[in-house]
Amino acid sequence: MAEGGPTRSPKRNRTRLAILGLLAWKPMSGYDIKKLIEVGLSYFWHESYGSLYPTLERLVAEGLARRKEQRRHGRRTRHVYSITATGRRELRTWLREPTDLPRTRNELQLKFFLCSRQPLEESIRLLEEYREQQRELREVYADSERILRRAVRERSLPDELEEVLPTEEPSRSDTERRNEALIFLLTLRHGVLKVDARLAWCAEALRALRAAAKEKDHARTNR
Amino acid sequence: MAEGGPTRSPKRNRTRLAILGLLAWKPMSGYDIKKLIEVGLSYFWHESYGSLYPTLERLVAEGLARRKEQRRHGRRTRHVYSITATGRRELRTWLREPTDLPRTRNELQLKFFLCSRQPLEESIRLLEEYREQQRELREVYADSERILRRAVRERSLPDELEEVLPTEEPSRSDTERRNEALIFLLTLRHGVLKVDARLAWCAEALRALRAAAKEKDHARTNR
DNA sequence: TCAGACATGTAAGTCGTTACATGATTCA
DNA sequence: TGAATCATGTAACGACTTACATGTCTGA
Repeated sequence: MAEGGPTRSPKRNRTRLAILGLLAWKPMSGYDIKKLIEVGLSYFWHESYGSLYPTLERLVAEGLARRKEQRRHGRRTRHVYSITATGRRELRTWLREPTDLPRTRNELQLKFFLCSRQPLEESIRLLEEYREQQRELREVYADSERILRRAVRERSLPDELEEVLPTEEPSRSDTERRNEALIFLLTLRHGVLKVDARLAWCAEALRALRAAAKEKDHARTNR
Repeated sequence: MAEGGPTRSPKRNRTRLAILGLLAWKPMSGYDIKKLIEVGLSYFWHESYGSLYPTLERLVAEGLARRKEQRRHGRRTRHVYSITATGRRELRTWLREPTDLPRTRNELQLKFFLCSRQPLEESIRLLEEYREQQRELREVYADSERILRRAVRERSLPDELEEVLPTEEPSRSDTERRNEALIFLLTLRHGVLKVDARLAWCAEALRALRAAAKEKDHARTNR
């Protein structure tokens, strides 16, 4: 009846906050952000250009970011975005809000559950596929971990990260660089521990299913 | 130019396959499906009515499921859906297709990463919040695990599950019931191991951050 | 009598992906 | 010369959530 103003949607746009947060790290273009996420944050985050660019524009429209054109001789113009004071306030608010548990949907777990009334071999095949996938991932992570541990020791950042982090403050101290590397290492470690947990689960599940199969056989021969 | 037929979208509708798979377990109404997921599969799956009911209709339209009205004296009519032969074929195909890695977005990890240029206390607060959340979850899982382990030993299903699984085949054998309970237990175990991994990570990260803080203090006093 | 479970649905809107579109520069 | 990288964007569509709408039955 009465116009109660635009019904504010309670939906949180995670892309929006993620980008805002990265801009607080340092001013970047859409392209930079994409690269940074791919190289450094892929263990727990991803973005597509399709949401990246419109969201950057939206941040500007909301007054949370500012856009600067960076023209370079003979190169395509870069649009570099930086966070505003309002943006920082918004970000700080979000960081302090309680984070609700992510409601995951694990397709492989679903398949595993649904296989329970198919022949046992199907479940085992599925587990082996999962294990293989996770083992490969584990190896990739192991490489990154080695590199990052060295970086922490040497108070530097690995080249791959230095490249996507052309920071504007050249005077970072040793401690600062060490802490940056440490943060990257710790976020990676979260991924490593997760993958390890999945591998442990595969082993456990295979053991249990094989035991169940044996018992079934046993029951049949004793019939 | 030429009408190339409807451009088939390569997008996979996970709700669709999930529901189809559950109908292969046994015929159910939308309400039943919701309950089953909440009670038994919440560790890795969720659905909302908003997608559940339309998707059921869609499955019927596609010939993958069939709908039967179940009128009961003085009670609201239930719409019970069952899978068709075509549906089973479609399901089997999907089960055998390779499953691609889920691209997760972990909001808490993101916040943790973004905090790295805030005061250290902020990161520690975040970690403690995460740990608390996961500890609570861990306790809930521990309860379920106790119940399910007993069920496996006793070749039965816990009441909560028996209730949402009013199976139409009353003649399940001991082994079958045992295996059902085992599957529920194993899917839960995946959740348990995941939570444990997160808790281990929290401990590791807290240790590392505190050590870094101490070192920083040290550097300052020696300046 | 009143809360909570049973039971089914729709409307509106947001989120996010994919595919498309474009074009310069660099380096092998 | 041609592939890869740099660089920015849009259009269309599908998936999913939230809030709304409705009504009965059961048991404390």
